[in-house]
Amino acid sequence: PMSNRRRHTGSRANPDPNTCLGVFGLSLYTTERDLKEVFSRYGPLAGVNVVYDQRTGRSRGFAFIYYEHIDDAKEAMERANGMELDGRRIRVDYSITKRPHTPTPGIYMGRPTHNGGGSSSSGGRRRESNYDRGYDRYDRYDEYDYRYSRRRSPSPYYSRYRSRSRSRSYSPRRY
DNA sequence: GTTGAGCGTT
Repeated sequence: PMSNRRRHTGSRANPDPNTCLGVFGLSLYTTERDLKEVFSRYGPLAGVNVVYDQRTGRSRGFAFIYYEHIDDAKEAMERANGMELDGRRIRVDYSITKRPHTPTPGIYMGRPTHNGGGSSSSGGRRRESNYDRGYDRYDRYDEYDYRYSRRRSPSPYYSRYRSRSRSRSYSPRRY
């Protein structure tokens, strides 16, 4: 029947309209404050996240903009896409992923059971950040996350394999 | 002020 026919949901190339925008091609020097200034022109923001490299702490050159209203997101996406920011042409699109990660999904969110907190439930205090409202239904782990996170191959090119086969063959070095 | 394809777990 139709019910399990999968609705044509956004692809990577064509994400569905959404209150979260991904901004790519940023200058490394564009800050969240800069983005806030620019993107709040189209409507109230719920948040801005520049993605930083965990090691170097530098921007990875892309960010996510959260709008309160999807209409503002639409407008921002149309008007800000291709605009120049800090000398770089930025690409703005609806985000594929909705949030960095779900903190401990599917675990008990109530009070700690040790200490006789007693009441088993309902006290489950949920986090109330800007990003938490209304995004829970997007919490499925998309395929993308896995694809990008599990790629850890021990780069064959610098292994002893190569150096061995290298050293066995004499080097023709012509001058 | 790295030159830049890309969708995030501070």
